[in-house]
Amino acid sequence: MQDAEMPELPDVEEFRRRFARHAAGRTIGDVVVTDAGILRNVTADELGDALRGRRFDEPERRGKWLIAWTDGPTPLIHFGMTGDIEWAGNRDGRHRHDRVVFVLDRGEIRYRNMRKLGGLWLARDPADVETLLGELGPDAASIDRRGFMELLERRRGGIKAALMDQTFIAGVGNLLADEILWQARIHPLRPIPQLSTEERSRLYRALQTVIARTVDRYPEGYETRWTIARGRPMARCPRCRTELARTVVGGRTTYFCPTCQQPT
DNA sequence: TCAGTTGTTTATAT
DNA sequence: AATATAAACAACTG
Repeated sequence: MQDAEMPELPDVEEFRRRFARHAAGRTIGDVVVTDAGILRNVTADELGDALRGRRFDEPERRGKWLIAWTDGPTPLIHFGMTGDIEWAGNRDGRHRHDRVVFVLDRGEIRYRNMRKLGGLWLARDPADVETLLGELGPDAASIDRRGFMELLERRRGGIKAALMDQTFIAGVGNLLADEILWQARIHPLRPIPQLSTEERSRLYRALQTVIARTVDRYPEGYETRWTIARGRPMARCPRCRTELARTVVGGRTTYFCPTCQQPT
């Protein structure tokens, strides 16, 4: 599992940029569905009929969702744990996990997804977009300090579970959450009500800097985006050299430094 | 061979 | 009502 994408906010933001660069303003000539199992609320025929001849607009990202606006119906794409957006100038080199290909008047956009978690939905109109996306918290990349503090005020449970809850704040997944909490030196199981003003402040700062850094450094590859190593035996905290601890929070493998991130 | 992995949904429990 | 937990989902790796 060394090279796999694990799409969180920074990944989806990169997909959005790719989509914007190559698809915005382009006309959809055809929609090739090689695996209809990735389509969630639409058939391959309906998708093609709805989009052929339409033009892609500027795409939008909300949390881990990509909204591929067009001048007609709108594809909503979720990447699950292995999704990706690729562009190619022609039809050469398609990958066997390219489940949906949008053939444009110049090049083609490929929605790749090895495991088929996530998927593609088709929203018939803007109101349908809202319905399908459901309840999403404010986007983690653009929430301001005040908004974040207000969120914390009205949440009780553990901090990591909250950060990963997309209805609380949208865009943060397991890896980002671990990195943010390590930066902020806060234990993943700390109940939010007992976080001090100082800790809340560190948390907001870590959220901002980690997201900014992982988005900016996207092309450098997966490993370099994180300060703390995952899955390596005997991995140590870069700050204090303590061996990282591993546990499970919200069903997800969680790494933290038992020295820097104290449970109380 | 099979446990482990990722994000989300759904069901169930507290 | 809100939060927590676990299983299910798909496909692949080690």
